[in-house]
Amino acid sequence: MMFGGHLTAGPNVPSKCMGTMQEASVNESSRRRPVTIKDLASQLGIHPSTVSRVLHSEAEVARGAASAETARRVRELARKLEYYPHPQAAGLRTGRTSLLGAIVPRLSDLVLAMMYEGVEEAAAELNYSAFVMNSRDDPGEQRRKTEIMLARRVDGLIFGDAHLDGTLMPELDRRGIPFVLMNRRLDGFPSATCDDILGGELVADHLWEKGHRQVAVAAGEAYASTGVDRTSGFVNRWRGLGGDIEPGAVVWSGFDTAGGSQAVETILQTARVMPTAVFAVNDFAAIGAMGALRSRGLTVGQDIAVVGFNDTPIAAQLPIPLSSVRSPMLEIGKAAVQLLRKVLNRESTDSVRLKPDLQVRESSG
Amino acid sequence: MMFGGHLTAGPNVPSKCMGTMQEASVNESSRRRPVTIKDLASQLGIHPSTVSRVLHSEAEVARGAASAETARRVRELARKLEYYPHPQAAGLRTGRTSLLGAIVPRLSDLVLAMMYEGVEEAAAELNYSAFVMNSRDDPGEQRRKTEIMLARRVDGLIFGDAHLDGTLMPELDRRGIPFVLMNRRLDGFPSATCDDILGGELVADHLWEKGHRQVAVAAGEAYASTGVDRTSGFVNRWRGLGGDIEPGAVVWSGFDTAGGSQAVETILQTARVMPTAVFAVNDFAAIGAMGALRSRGLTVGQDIAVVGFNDTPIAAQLPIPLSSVRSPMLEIGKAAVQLLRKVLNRESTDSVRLKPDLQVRESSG
DNA sequence: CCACCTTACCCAATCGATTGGGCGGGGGAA
DNA sequence: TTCCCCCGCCCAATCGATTGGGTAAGGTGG
Repeated sequence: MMFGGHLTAGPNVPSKCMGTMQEASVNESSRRRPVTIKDLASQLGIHPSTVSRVLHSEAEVARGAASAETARRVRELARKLEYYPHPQAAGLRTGRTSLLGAIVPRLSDLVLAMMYEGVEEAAAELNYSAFVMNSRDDPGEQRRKTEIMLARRVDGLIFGDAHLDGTLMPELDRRGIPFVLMNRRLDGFPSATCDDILGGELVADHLWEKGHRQVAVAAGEAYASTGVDRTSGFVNRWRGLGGDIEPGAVVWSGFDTAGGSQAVETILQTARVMPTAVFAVNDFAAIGAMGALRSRGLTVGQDIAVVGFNDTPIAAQLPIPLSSVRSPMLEIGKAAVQLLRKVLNRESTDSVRLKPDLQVRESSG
Repeated sequence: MMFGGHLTAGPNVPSKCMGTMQEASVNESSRRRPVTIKDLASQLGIHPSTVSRVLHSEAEVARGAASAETARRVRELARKLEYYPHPQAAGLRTGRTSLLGAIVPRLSDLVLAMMYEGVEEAAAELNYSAFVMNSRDDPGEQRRKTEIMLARRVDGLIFGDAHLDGTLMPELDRRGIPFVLMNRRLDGFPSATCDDILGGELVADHLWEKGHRQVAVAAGEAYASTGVDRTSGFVNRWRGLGGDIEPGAVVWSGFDTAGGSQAVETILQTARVMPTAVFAVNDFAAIGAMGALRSRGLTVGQDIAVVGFNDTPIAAQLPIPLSSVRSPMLEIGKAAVQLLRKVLNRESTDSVRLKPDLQVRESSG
């Protein structure tokens, strides 16, 4: 139901502008009340319901609703007058808003921003509009933003900020609210994520192969499945290869640069043996880690290897290009929407895990 | 009109985790139709219009609409039943949606993402909801997204992707659509921006003072006022100080890392005299520039100085910390909303230019 | 005692689109 | 010829909230 309307706002349409509203500062061509289905109907001399049925039946000729000829005339006039359906009016009647809500920790996190771009794109293809709000990974904000979105009557929700120990998701499920998870998974709920365990394994393989035997992990937040899975994938594979991981070599921390540098500080202070490689579960944490290592006088890529995760565009452009696990962020966003569509259609849904691959660069070369 | 609804969701079902997908999905407590104003009215034995008036008159006692006692009872029940107004129903009647639309080049640009966080925050304070879409700086997309938002009946628009040579803004103005600009300005339209000219001047002062005499600029896209103003601020001040800028030392390019490295390549190839300092009008371009310089064997901060713009969080954390002009991104977003509010209220509006300051770091120290 | 005003409500139309139920007329089948 | 069905369309209720216009009851002033 898209009407290609280029809006050449020309002088056409006699559209006797109603006398009252004229004065308002803006000039004549504006303030023009949007075209309604009733306008179309009266100009065509038919009933609004017929117009609705025609426009609603997309390609087919609205069997039983109107003749092919009438349908053609309706569609033609709709295009000519630049008719756009009024979503809230339709929504009021149908109970659906064609709105999807997304909640992410923060849009200024490039990873989530890119996923949201995918969400927006995929939503648009399905004639949905998407909405996004930031929760700062704070449970209170999460709840508050969720309620705002529900008050807006979104048809479904996409959460990019699921906490492994959170109580919100089970609660929403109990309330029968359609939602899916994105980026982070949570057992029992459909999610679109990167195969984070595989990602961690790739890093383990790579570093092992490069001859490293002492490694450390900046593991991210313990409440996020991303950090947990990437870390466990790494650790388990490492052990499978015969490697050893010191206690204290895995440090939980923020996903941002500050978190990364703090994690490295901690590792350097507490490690019994100096690691020769650091795996940060996020590029920004990796950048922070590189900064901290450098200020300790270590040259990354030479004295010590660093590997990040997500392969954000800067990774390759850093002064010392950063090895990173490439995750399909845009696709994860799109997959989340597809998943949500299934949930809304009450189809069966299996979580989606998209495959990452490793980009080796100077920081671990 | 915010009702604090805490949703303690009753008996705390121990979340019978679904084996596969438990298609039944929703249980009795859900599927519960949201509370309407009519529900409240009938439970209180009064008319819906009275309820509406009470809830609508916020703090006052709705003079003439209801007694203080009735008002109290209404509000109490509303809170108890977790009544939330139905925005599209209200919007249908009032013609306002309490929706703001924002259009940005891309949310994965940290600068815009942060500004949008400001937009969202400020909008929420005014009981508006904000919407965002990406235009990729493509005029066609810009138009398309604008129409989608208008079809959604947003009350006003915020553009973060204004082109100096664009035709969309004048057209929207002619159509009487309320909008403001953010980040980039455009003569004749209200905008909330950083004082980019001042920003450029700060950089010129700094580099001049550090003794540099040969400089180059990675100037960003020529259609964006940000790049243009930062560059002209820099160039004019530089000349005012007695400096000289070679033709070919100012290179227009993308705002991203790729753009920055390309700009540097161009500069190095065409410059008559090697610059000792590079001003990139964007941190990401600066990072790209640093990468390109490094691969030419130059050590940033030693052989050559680099200064960026926006002071994004990574700037300080880079292996070679980047000097950058700090611009108040969050505040710009908030200011844009305030400005739009004025436009919507038909108050007079002056563009807002927020002051930046320079953060000097190793890359130019 | 009456006119008048205020208080505290109720009534009903309205916004734009959707949708179940009709209904007349024409054509095919029996 | 008669009955029935289907085509093509109309009617009217409906979604939830808002709002201009009442209207009774009670109080006040003259």
